[in-house]
Amino acid sequence: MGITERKQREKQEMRQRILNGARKVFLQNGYEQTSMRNIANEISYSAGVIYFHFKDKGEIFQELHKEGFSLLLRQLRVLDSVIDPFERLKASGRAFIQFAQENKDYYNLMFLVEEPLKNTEESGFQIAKEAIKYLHDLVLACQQAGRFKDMDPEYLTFMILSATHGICALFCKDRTMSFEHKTNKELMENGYASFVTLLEKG
Amino acid sequence: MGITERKQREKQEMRQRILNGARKVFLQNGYEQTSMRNIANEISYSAGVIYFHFKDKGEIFQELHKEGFSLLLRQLRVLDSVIDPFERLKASGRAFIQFAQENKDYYNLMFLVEEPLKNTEESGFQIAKEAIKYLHDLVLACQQAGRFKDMDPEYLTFMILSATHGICALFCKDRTMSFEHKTNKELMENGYASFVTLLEKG
DNA sequence: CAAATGTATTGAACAGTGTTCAATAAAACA
DNA sequence: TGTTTTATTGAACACTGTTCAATACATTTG
Repeated sequence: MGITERKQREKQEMRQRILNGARKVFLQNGYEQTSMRNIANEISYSAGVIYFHFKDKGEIFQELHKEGFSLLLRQLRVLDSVIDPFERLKASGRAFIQFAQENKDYYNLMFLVEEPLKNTEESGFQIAKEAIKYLHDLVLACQQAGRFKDMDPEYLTFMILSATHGICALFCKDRTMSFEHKTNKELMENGYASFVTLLEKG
Repeated sequence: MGITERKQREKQEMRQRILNGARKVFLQNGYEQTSMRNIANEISYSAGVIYFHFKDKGEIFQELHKEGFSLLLRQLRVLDSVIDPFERLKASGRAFIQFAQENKDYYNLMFLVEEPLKNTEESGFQIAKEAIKYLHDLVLACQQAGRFKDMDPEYLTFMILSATHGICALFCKDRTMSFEHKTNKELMENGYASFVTLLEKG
């Protein structure tokens, strides 16, 4: 039965086509400003057809959300070659910030968009947990190497994520203009360096 | 000429009435989900009249944005009685986080809503700078007391804000569920405590 | 081949959004 | 009184996410 197989493939291709259109429009205009009609227009289909392939706008969100985390993880895994866990931790933060700078819209989607983010066992939520686990393992490795003694690894992980995320969040929501005479790049990189200075004393 | 005076007062009252309605609906449904018709309905007026008293939805946003910072600053100034600058700095962070917990919607408005935030000399943007200055002065006082030697105060200020904001941002956008078996309150307070541990070594 | 079935796509419709504006009501001034 | 300002309305416009009857197409069946 090669036909139903091809049918399935074609359906998958259509899903991908919609997703490609959605990604493109979304990377141009931001998630909130992207309408179903924009997406449909981008791929020269009617808006209605999207609802044959996706439940709603939320499902497209979930898919792109997952993509973003997949991209981030890929970027982080490059650092697996760095052997020393603390060096890898510090580099991960820098890579994280760089990711936010270069993929502002993905970052918004992943961490800053208002959306239920249905925790449906699987779904994009799972890959987010994977990214957290990456950081958590790194923290544990640092502790095994003698760093961060007497600190709870869970809260430490959350704190490191928060500090790094905070830098990116202020940037992504344009709340950095209170710090004048400094470019965003300077602010983010030196701000993070400042955090690293503290980490090194821990 | 008492009439034009009264007229002005009445106009101001109407502005306030709209703002009150906007605040109420917004605190219930969140900023994005609040429509001009919702606001108008709340105060039993037609939607059109809002545009006689405000330029657009953005101006209402600005006004509530300003309110939020005013509320935050009032809460921070309670800590002026704490003499030791480092103790005050630590307490400020706790107060900041508490503010986010108790005023999630204001917090979203102030730091997480997508909105141009026109930097029009005056406007709510000015009071945001005031809040940053509060933190910056605190950092400088800590340095004069011998803390954070050889660290750039600008970047340090930005970093401390980022770390604290990061905690609140993850909470306000419901991105804390990757850390299971911990309540939001636990996570935020112990996460911050973890940051303070680092600060104490700086 | 033709008819019937199932699948994919359309375009109109619905209720909602922010915003504008002619008409109108109300108040202040002459 | 009539005239001019000021405040308010409600309809309209172009948009939004979403649903759904109608339709075109592809495949299977008679």
